[in-house]
Amino acid sequence: MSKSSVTPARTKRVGAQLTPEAIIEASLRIAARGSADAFTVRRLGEELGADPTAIYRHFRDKDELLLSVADRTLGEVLDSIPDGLDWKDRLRALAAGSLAVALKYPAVSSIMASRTTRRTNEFRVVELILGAVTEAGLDGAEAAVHYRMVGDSLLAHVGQRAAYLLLDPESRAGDESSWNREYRLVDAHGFPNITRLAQQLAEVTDDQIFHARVEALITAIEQRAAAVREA
Amino acid sequence: MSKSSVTPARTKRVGAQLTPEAIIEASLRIAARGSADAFTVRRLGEELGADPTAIYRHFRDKDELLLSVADRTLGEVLDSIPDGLDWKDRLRALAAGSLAVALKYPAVSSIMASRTTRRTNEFRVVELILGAVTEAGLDGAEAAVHYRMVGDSLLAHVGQRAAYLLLDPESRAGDESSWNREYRLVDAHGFPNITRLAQQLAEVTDDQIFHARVEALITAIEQRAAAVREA
DNA sequence: ACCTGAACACCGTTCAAGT
DNA sequence: ACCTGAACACCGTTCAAGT
Repeated sequence: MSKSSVTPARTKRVGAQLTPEAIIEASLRIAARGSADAFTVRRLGEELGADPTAIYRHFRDKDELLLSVADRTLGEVLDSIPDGLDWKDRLRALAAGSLAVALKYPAVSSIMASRTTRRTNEFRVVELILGAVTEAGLDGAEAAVHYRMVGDSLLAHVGQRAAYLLLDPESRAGDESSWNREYRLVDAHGFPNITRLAQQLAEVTDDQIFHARVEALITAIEQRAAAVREA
Repeated sequence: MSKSSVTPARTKRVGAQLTPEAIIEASLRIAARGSADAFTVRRLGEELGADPTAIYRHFRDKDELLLSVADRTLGEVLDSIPDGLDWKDRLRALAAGSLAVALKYPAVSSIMASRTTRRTNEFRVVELILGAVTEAGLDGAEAAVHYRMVGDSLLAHVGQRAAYLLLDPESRAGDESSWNREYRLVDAHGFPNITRLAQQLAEVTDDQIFHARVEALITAIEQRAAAVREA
């Protein structure tokens, strides 16, 4: 089947060797296709026009490749953050950028929700958040804890959104419609709050939730800084 | 090999039929073994003393089984919440219980971070959170959005912790030691905040982060309720 | 020095055959 | 009516063989 073409030239790459860079870029292309195209080693080989196992000559395993790919996506997040913002708007821009990139590369983001890349762009993100909480007025252990609160919360949130995007259509349809199905049918006596708020629950948007979650983080930092200032 | 015993009796279950209940309980036993034992259909068959594919006579697929299992773990969370608490302590108890149960059944919790069970115990959790935000002074769309903020945040947080627990030891070791390795080696000039706070970053505990994240949610509700009261 | 491809040890799920 | 077991279409990864 691989020789069905009239030309004797192989469809595989001619001459050019595989590089870590090329593998990372092929990974990003696959990840950007979202749920339409699973991010597997075999798919990656296809995208590169090489044998699937060729990547093992450049990365120890798929996990190490993923960390490199993830760090590249963090670069995209950083590039999206304008200069000259105060600490609150810097965190807001980081949150918005993180979400946008996570939804662009859901296969990467969903796995990275509880990981750390330990690579340069992650250092830059950490530095950015630490700078923000420092500017807000926190230092020492307080700054460290609040950095982790922000970093972990953002990772968890965008990973959650990304994982949802990757769900098979059937599961997603079931989850999506629950506010207009199962939750409409609960016993009014046993579940008065659900019954009363059924309509509003169905109407909540992802944007509203995202906004509430990000502002909660900012408010928490602000309050803690104010408490520290008084003491 | 299956007939190596002297007794002719089969080691498989004698007479007793499989039930959804028995399958759910076997699933919980496997999930409780954490990273030591992957939650797979084949492992489930082994645990039940039946053919792995027998479960398809009682659940449409693994996903439907998982939703049922997850709803059972929500029951455990609810049972851990004492009566008579005010709204803040009720949310704190829900958060603590959710984390405890998530760490007990990490394979379930890590998958459920972006899912909804659409089953009775989830209704009870939703009712509980809605009751809390209502008691705090929110209603209508405000109550609905803040419920989603709390519910999604808790799910994301405990799912994140659970996924970390399931990481293969090698990956976890790498992530775990990063604060004392990669982050200690960054360029002091380019990363002044990381350099200054390296020690404190390494010392942050999961408990501190959890506390900060939960209190941030409570503070956000409190502030919003105060703002609504004024208007 | 790098790539290939067969092979291994896994997955979830289907379906014809058994009882 | 339910269970079994072979089979299918997948995974990530290893390793001997090629160039």
